[in-house]
Amino acid sequence: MPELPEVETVRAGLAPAITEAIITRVEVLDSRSLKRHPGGVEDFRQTLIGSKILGVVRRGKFLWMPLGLPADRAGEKQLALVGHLGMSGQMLLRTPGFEADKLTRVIIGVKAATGEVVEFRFVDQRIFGSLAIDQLEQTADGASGGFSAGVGQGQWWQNLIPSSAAHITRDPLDPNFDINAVLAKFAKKNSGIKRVLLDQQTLSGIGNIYADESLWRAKLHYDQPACSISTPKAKELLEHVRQILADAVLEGGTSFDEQYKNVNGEGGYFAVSLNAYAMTGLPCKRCGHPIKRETWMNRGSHFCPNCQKLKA
DNA sequence: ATGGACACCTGTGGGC
DNA sequence: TGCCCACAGGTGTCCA
Repeated sequence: MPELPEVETVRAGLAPAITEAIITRVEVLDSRSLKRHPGGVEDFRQTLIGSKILGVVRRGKFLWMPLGLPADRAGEKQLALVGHLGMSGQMLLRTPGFEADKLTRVIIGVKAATGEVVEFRFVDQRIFGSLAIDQLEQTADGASGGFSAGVGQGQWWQNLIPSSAAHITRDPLDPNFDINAVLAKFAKKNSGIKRVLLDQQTLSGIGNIYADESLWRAKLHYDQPACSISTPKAKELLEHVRQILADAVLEGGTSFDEQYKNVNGEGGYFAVSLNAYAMTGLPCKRCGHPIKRETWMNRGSHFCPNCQKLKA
């Protein structure tokens, strides 16, 4: 489900509530949600209990929380709790005793800096998402690990990234995003532009919704080879990408159903702004031609066959 | 390098 | 009512 705007909405909801909170309780209801944690359930619990959450950082669709281990376990380990929402993950913040959320897989109880007790609930229908504890390492470029809304400046974890997310490149909302590096990658790729936009090692944060929306705005066909797009046109596409992601963040992301929720269990409002995704058969808002859906890479691609033509 | 298939999963909605 | 199929905001891996 979630792409950058949805994950950022979750990050922005978590950060003020649980930064500096101490983990007091960990309940793993379905160990499949820990499949990316190599140490198993007990190791996961023991590492977290007593640790402090130092911040909430995001790069692309990955979220992580650097951990301050209790004094008796503080060694050379620099660890973070890493979360990915997959297709259907949610991170909810509930007061203890709040009614059970269906499909809850992991509950982490924390005591906030204010003394308030909060339950972090990881809910995930399809279990493509995960929680894991991972080692932090230096970023490839030595700059910040990801986006944390300015929090974490000067902290030991600022320029670190979890090993499991180190292959993810910076996203268009990252202050250190390097547009020229992305344009250079486009120029070397013969693959269709949508495939390239979805490749988290070229630029990160884009998924099926925002890829279709960006291509609609730029009037590009999803299969147009990336290297065949002129640099000015590619720049224009990336500006649309950045704008759409930023606008969607302001709307709290895109919700169609029960799959995407913010930390309070509420949906986002960007769905009303969609022009291509989920618009199959409806008239294109530019030219009136019906939006088409084609099966592509085991998923759907939505586009206007009239204003997004494949060019030779 | 590149494109395709598929695996990981559950739930919902449409057609019959 | 049930059954079967298509479909869903992601990622990773294996194979031609």
